[in-house]
Amino acid sequence: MPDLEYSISDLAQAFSITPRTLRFYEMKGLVLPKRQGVNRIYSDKDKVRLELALRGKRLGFSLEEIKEIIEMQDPTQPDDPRQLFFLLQKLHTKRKELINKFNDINETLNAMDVVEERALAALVKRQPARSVQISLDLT
Amino acid sequence: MPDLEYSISDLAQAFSITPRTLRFYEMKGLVLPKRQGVNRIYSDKDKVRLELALRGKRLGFSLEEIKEIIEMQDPTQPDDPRQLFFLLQKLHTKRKELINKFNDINETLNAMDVVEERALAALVKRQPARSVQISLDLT
DNA sequence: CTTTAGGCTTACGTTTACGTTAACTCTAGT
DNA sequence: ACTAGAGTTAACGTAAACGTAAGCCTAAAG
Repeated sequence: MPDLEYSISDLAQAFSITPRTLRFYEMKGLVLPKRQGVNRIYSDKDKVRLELALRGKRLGFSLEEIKEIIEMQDPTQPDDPRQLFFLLQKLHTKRKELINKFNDINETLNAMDVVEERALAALVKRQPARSVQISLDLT
Repeated sequence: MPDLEYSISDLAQAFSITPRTLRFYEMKGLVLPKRQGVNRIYSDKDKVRLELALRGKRLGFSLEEIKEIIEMQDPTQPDDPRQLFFLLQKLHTKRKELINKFNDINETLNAMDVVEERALAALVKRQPARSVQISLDLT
């Protein structure tokens, strides 16, 4: 599957973002396309980095934090023990951040369950239970 | 536990934010303190709304999205079936968003596991295994 | 051969989420 | 009477993450 190359608008369309965003992410070092003359050529590696970036965005990380996360994944890990220790430390702190977010999600979901139950109960008091079941669009 | 009241700096200190942030959140309708003369008085209800807001922030929601989430939790739910259906719909879409974030977290954690294994393997090749165990600060 | 489509750089504009004075007020303490 | 501390409004400033032209280049299509 590797060895594929993409234009800027290829990737933009594929991920529903704008070319401007890709150029901006390049400025920030999140993607590193090569050039064909003046035009940007994106590799599969860039595509992966972009996916990681967008995933990080959905989780509310800043582009700078995202860069850290991406570069951890990057197989350009030197064998220097110092660097490896540093990497392990960063992995650990990021993991904690992610677990915190995970807990936040759980608490929010639980709270929403309570709200939903109350809403359903209030509905059933006014409506025949059958119509409640039917008209909910749970995509 | 209810019936407690707080000054703006009380809450600010308690949650490690600035008074300015609380005033800003009030402008956005995230908290609704009453006034004692000109001074803001925060209730336990405001405190809860603030906790929800900060939780939402950690998950990367915008203040506007956070307001929606907060107002879902707010027990000012009218018994109007129309409103209740609307509430259930919003609960459903928010739940999906949260589950997406959840999946993003899982994928990131899995990827980080792989990175960690590789790093540890690279370390063990250079260092005696014992020192690896000891010097990692896993708080 | 001149449109048109896509890409480029440069640069100013915009939104969100606050930070940072500035200029007052009000109350409690010495 | 004075001052220190906490709070207020109003307003300008700022960092992040892009949006939005403007002006130029170039290859392919009519």
